[in-house]
Amino acid sequence: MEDVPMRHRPQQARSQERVDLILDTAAKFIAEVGYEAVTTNAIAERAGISVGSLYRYFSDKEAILRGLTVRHLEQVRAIYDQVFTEDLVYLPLEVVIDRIVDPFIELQVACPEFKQILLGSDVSADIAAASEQMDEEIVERLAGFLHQTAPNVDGQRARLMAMVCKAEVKALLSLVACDCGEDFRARLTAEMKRMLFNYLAPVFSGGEDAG
Amino acid sequence: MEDVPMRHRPQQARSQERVDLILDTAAKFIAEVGYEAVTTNAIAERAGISVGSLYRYFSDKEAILRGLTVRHLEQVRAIYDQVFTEDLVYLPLEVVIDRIVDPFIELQVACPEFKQILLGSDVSADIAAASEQMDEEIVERLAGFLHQTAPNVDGQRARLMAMVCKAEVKALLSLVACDCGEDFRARLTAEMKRMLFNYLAPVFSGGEDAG
DNA sequence: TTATTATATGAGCAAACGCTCACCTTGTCA
DNA sequence: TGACAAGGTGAGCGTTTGCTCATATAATAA
Repeated sequence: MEDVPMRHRPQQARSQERVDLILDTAAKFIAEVGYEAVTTNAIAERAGISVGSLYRYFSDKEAILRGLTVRHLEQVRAIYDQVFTEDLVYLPLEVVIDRIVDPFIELQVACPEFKQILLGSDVSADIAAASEQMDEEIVERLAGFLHQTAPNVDGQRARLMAMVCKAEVKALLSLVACDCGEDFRARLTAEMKRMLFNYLAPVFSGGEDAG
Repeated sequence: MEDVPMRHRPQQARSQERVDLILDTAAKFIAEVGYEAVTTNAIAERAGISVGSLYRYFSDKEAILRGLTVRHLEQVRAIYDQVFTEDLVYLPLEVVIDRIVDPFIELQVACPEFKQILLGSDVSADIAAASEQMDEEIVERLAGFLHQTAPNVDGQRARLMAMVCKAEVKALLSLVACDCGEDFRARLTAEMKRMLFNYLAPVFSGGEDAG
């Protein structure tokens, strides 16, 4: 996946504002009707600019999707770095689950459009690859954590368990980001965490009896 | 959702074959490149027929997608009816999980294209509604089962738990249907079932100590 | 101010796509 | 065998969409 989705690096102050305006407008629009159904003319109109202006910063329609994906993956990576710290292995399982799950729920609630953008619509190969690599990364980190805190679990099974946990959280994030109310979200989150806890607790030996 | 996606009811024997041929071709094609990227001309060409012939049986492009959805939802409903029988509450939890999960895995492995078709691409309102209604139905049935076998769980929490289980299985089905090998699929399935079991066991009172 | 570069505009082009329709072939039945 | 209906064909129409480019305006520097 390319790091530079723009064709012209903005050189004046208001240019970056335009880029952000285009991305924000496109994000909301795509979330409403889907990527394919959105036309570049419509994005420009809704953003209050001209198509020509849009194409100054984005080489083609897909570049907008790439820009959105880059922005989102940066947010996800920030969560990874914030969450997977060295002290994680010394914490009780409940706390570990909270630490990992909560930021992702926050992000999903703040940016519900990405559920539709990344999952829905037929996305080009390199965007899908970047997203999958991100998934692979969290599986690696989770598996490493599990292997450390559950010595009886070999590397292969740790990876398997990490994949299952990742899939579970990802699936529940979609539900949580739904139109549902605040308290429903809380209850759903609690159930999701209980499921994770009951799954991991039998093999978990970290927490209070360590460090 | 309409029950009759066809414009001309086939009146000769080979007509139904054509309808099936179109649907099969479209299913594979859509699974490869996505709904929007597939053109009706391309479907016809790949099926070895003419566009005109395609439009004899399908009023428009979306009617093909509707036809595919109807076919798939029929298969899913058949699983519901086969799985949710009255004796379910007398079986041990492990057996219940096997009985419910296995047929869905079989279906997903047999028809991996539906992962892409129903989840991917921007689908029209009534198709999405039909699919959601199917989901709602399994949540209802699961919640009913839980309320019966776990008397301490009130209706509201039973629904919540059903939603969580449904989401978990659905997420894992995508993984299971992947390009992965046979033994990997088996291990992944085992982990998924363990997760379900550990989640449900604490509230489950059915099985060997009943009926 | 003037010269130069960066940015903005939107009418309209080329290509693609969904779909039709006039014509042709095959099947059915008396 | 003839007459009618069912089924099949594909060139091409009407529309839409992604995108360009000639032109105009705003910022910058001398």
